[in-house]
Amino acid sequence: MKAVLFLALHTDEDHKMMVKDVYGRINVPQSYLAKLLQELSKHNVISSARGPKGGFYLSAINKELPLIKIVDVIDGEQRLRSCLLSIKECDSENPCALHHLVGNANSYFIENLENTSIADLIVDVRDGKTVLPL
Amino acid sequence: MKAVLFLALHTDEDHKMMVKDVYGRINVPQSYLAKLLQELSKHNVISSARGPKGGFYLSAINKELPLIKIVDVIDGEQRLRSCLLSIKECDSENPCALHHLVGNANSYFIENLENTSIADLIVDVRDGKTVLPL
DNA sequence: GTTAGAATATGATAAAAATCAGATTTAGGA
DNA sequence: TCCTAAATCTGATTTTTATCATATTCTAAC
Ligand code: FES
Ligand code: FES
Repeated sequence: MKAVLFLALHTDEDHKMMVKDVYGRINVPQSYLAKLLQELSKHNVISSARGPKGGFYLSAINKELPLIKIVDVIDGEQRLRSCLLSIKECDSENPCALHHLVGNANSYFIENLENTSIADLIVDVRDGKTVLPL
Repeated sequence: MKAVLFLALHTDEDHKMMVKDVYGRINVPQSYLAKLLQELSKHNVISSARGPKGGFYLSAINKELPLIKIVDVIDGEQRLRSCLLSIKECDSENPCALHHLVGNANSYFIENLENTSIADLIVDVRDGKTVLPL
């Protein structure tokens, strides 16, 4: 998340960044970040270019992607959507004992991840409404 | 959580259960469950008695404890309360870029954990309003 | 074309979390 | 009193996740 937001803020088709210019800014080891970015790139969540003048960047299309893509690629689609008590399906029809604790909080969060694009967040950061501690 | 709820449902001062009678029901390895229960017992979230006729159980007092105790003991107090982007303090004064995504969802969840007792959940299970898949 | 700079791929290592194993303490009952 | 059944304690092992290291492929520029 940090890396993608950082890239969203500082890169585009004409301004790429290498992992070695990013990892220090977000306090993540270089190799680990490389693997994460490669994974995101492979799934077309972010873009990359090899060779000199290459690097990672977010295309205009990338920036319009919903945030949920990032967590789905990195953590898997089940990470946020599974029942707290491991019931097969989490729905309000047959709620587990903990279901109401979360209430619509979790689905609210997921829906926000689905409906908010990377670009949306960057707008707020640029407007100073939110802060990116990088 | 599963184990505590299971114990809440099936034990009291006069009806204790041993880990070997619990672990199979909640699909958790015996030794791991033992360690978790011991930790909870050490912090007085659940009760235990050694020797023959002993076992783990939830006293009336235990059952009135808020659920947050369980997660604080097992996962640490920071697990649910830290900023998604690792800002020192997560508050709406200086929100990070992801803060509004969670909105009040997270605090809603935490407050529920703080205001709901183990006993409260058991009531719903007994009433058939929720299900404990055990 | 050749070179050098970048991501990519692959496997190894380290750290953290989960799991296992066994010795130790406590307590009930014969 | 002594035996046995349970939790407790301690440390080791396994599994997962994070991190490292290195070889490979692509590509822009000369
Ligand atoms: S059914 Fe368990 S969290 Fe929804
Ligand atoms: S400030 Fe980051 S989640 Fe609240």
